Amino acid sequence: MSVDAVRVPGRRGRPGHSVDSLLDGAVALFNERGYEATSMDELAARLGITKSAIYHHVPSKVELLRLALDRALDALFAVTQEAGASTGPAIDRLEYVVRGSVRVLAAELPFVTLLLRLRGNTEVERTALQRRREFDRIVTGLVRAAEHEGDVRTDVDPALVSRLLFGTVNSLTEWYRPGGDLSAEDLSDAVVTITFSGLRTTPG
Amino acid sequence: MSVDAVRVPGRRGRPGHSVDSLLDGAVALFNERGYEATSMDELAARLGITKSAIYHHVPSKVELLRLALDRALDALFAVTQEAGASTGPAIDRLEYVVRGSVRVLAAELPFVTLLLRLRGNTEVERTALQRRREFDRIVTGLVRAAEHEGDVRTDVDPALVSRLLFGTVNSLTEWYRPGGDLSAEDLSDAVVTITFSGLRTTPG
DNA sequence: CCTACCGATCGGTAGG
DNA sequence: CCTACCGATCGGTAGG
Repeated sequence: MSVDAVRVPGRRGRPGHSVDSLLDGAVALFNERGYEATSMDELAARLGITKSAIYHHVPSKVELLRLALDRALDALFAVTQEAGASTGPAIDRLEYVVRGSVRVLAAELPFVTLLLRLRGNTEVERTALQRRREFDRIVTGLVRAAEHEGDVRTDVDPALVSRLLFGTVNSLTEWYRPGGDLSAEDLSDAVVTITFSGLRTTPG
Repeated sequence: MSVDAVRVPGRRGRPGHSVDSLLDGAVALFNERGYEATSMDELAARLGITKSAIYHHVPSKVELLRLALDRALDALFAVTQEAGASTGPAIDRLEYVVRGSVRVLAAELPFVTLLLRLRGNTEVERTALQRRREFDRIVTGLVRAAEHEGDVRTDVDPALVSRLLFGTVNSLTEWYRPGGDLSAEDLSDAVVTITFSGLRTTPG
């Protein structure tokens, strides 16, 4: 993602940081210490530059937060758009959104992690939370449609099914680390198996 | 829980706050703003007392955190102890732990929420995270036992099943609010149904 | 002398 | 990108 903290031939001045490489460091710190508890001095120390150097690239601390949250949200909405383009059964589109969300979560882990930890203290956070709720509405719509098509159980409310389903997906940020033994593909398979078919063996 | 910010007959001095009522206010603020981002002045303002009055009851900010985390962890470990006393099938003990965890989560929501948002920046947080990992090991052991008894599917690793299961349970803190339309009992039923049997209708 | 605080201020550090 | 700063606020403690 951020391989651009390097010399670009033909450009003047010091190599220095780009907004992207700066964003990677900021998001890592926000996730470690919390957004509000992270100081710009800490971020500067982490990046090996001064606080003022950061303000050369971005106008404020909250703008770093906005850029990070938009990156996660844009990737998640791209998944719902891809799923919406299909005309197949709603249960298949739901599975597509679950697999796509796991893929985005693995590919953009720090950004999705930050998104899921929002408290809504600032205006930027509240705007991001609105977009999250819009994502939830889309998923709930898919669950409801799949229920009407007879592919989802009717003894649990679709909104509740949707919340439990994405509760499971979102909880992956708490422990999943790409590059380990478990690939994002294998993780997707396990998540779909457990959430769609349950952990219990069919009795009998 | 904290009804003791009232006059106790026979005691001298002002009624004032108890450690328990103080803890309720502290945990509410910690969850809103984050532990590190919460100042003792904010807490004092919220409680309608001075900062010095807080230090009359507790020696430090981190002691408030410790008390809150221990309350959540003690309640969760009580559930595993109750489940461990049973000699029935492991799948039944697993269900007991899931239902008990949902009950604790609903009854002690602010305290469990705080526990699940730990970053591990302080020694107190790291100690609490160790106790959480011990809880996870107990649950994984139950899943493994239930698998050996033929009641849990064998195509997903027990540690992964355990993580997905408690990912679902823990995600309840993100949206569940007691006192609404959904009782903790109904929520338990839905969680057990979805996690044990899946959201999909059995094909055919 | 007790419990339950208050008004003021300490040495350091925050975001900008 | 740096040095040199600002208004304010941090967790914690003094005497009464």
